[in-house]
Amino acid sequence: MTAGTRRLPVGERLPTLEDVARVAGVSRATVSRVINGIRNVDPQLHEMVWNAVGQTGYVPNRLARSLVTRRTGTVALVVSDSESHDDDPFMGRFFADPYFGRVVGGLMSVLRAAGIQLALQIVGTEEQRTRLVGDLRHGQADGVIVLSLPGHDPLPRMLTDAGVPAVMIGRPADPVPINYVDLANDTGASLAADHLVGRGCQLVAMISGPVDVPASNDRITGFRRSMARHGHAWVPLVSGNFTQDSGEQAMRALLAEHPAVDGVFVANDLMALGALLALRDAGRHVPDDVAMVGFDDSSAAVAASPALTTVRHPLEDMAAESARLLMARIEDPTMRISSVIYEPTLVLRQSA
Amino acid sequence: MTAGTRRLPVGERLPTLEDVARVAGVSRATVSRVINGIRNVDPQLHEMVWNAVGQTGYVPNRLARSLVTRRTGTVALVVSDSESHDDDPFMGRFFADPYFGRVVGGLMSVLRAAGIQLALQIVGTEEQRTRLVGDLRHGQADGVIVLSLPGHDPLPRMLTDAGVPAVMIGRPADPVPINYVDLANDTGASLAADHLVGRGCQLVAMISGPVDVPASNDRITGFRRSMARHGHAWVPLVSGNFTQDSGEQAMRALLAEHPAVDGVFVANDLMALGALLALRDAGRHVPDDVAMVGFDDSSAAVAASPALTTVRHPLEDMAAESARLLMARIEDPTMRISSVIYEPTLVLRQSA
DNA sequence: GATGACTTGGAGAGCGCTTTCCGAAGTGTT
DNA sequence: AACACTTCGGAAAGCGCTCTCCAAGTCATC
Repeated sequence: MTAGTRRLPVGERLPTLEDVARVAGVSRATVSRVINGIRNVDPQLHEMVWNAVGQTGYVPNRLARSLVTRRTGTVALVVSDSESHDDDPFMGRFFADPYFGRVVGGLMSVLRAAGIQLALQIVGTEEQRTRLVGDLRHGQADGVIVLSLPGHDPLPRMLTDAGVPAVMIGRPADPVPINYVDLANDTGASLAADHLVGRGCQLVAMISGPVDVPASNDRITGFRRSMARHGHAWVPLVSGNFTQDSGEQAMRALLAEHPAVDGVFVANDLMALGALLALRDAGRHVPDDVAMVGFDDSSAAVAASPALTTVRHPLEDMAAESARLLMARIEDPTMRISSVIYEPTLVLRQSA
Repeated sequence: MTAGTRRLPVGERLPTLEDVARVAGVSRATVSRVINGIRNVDPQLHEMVWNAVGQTGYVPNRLARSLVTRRTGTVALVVSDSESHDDDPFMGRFFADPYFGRVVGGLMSVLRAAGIQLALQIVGTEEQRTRLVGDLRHGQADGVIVLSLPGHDPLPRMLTDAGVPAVMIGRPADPVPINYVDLANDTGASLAADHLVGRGCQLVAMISGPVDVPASNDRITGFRRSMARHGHAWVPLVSGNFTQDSGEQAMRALLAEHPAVDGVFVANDLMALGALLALRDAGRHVPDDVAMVGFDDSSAAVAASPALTTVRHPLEDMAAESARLLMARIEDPTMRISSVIYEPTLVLRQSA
């Protein structure tokens, strides 16, 4: 980074409040008032100021404004992964996953209307985390939406300690007094269990996500509990990492160990897609030989063949809600901490 | 937005440069120099300053710093859609599409290493566009990556006129002197044509994207030209909007009008997925009855059954390259305008 | 016509930082 | 010992904006 005349051709200087004030023949303060619509300014001056704004082509400098108001009109979306480092290929996968896009879409649907921009941040190392929290305390963003990845992440605690308005999507792994929006993952898993047992499956297995992700864990717990209630005290379980590949491998492993399996609950649709492939390779028909229930109801579910019966995860709505929650929290920092839990539903298609 | 003590409990004030200076017993200027590693400061003072930083827990305020340096360490990703308005459902679809995630992933892989954050902006209306450009001229972001959507978008021109460092992903619809990174879409389409004709298809059709998207247009042009060269002066063409649904409908329309179709080039994988469904419904086997080539080589391509033969679109690499290009341009504003065109390749799988 | 209540606009003090300009030391040469 | 040079650190002027004071003006009231 070298110094020097960087932006804009030399001599070209953007009009400032000062310039507008001069043109309008009033003081800086008055222009500021007019522009921010504060207090009753004489209608005549009011008009003169707007004329001057038009003449000069004035646009307020957000940075300067933020410095004094302590408001930036920005919300940070932080993807925190305590295990990942800078060139971790994991992140590539993460962005390609429909999960990310659905979250961003849901957030933007709310933020856009409020004129708030989303700043994407990835933090992996301890240093990045400290730095992020420092920046946030300085009001670099008005608040933050946290997307927590595998592992016990110290970030949620750091954020609450720093008093930064924050909302998590998916509950924190460790109990932390933080706002969050989550899905009743266990209920969703129960729905899958009930359905598989209900259609007469005898040996039902599960392909789960990584065990250190809370959402993944809840799905396992919910599924096991429900299966137990149906008289299946034990269920074969293989875990993957939410990618299609891992789903395929998990299914192969499952088939090898439990050839009689006739029902499987897969903890997300992407893995289910892979599992479907493995079953086809093995010559098993879905749903006749093996019934399958996925999780998420992502676009992959309809794209699959047979189309996946899956647990609907209203991620867009949840993201939108978390944005609203965050905005409310920013507006009123004394707001008490709350969480919103969404109830999943089962979407019936061909696979089970 | 009410006034008042917003951030942070009353009384808690973040340490400033001033505080550090006091603790270290030097002037603000010296602390600034030490922190930014400028000039040779006496090693002893140097250490004292860092100690003071540690003691106070000082973190520089990025906003204040940016105000004077005119550098923000932020790059804006603007999704510009001259036709969309605030509650356009189109945007939801857009984010859910793997395209978006792949771009973000590619950008972040470069930006993250440089410690630059990505600020997501969606602009639809004229007013938003003007405002964005105004903010950018003020240096709200150091530069911008533009993702252009359907239609002839005035944004690229506005950006170059304003002298804002910008790089487009996908060439602009109208000729504008702007840096861009694109794929040789026409070559990709040729690859598909050659392959379909090469395997002996007699009646080859195309399912295209919206005609007002440059990339989509290039694929049509390239395909037609190549088919013509193979003696097929005319190809049936139905256009969709890049969604799976539209692909399914397009395929149905195609089958109704040209029952003898035995080869089809689909302008993206998502639509190909839909087309595959339509073919299955119609009882046509892929690739035996109808051969299909997709475009993008997105995750959908492997997920499909049969897996799609498709034109590989190295979107992540392209996004990464555009980030590098932008960074170079920011560093050296006099850099001459250049574009990088990537060459697509054909990925052979089962569908053709 | 004096008093008080209210409205309106300006001066100016910051927000937290960088950076130019200078004076004060320190170094070396004649 | 006097000179020119270099190095280093401090004072202070901003970056562009908001917002608290405060003075002046307006109007109604007694």
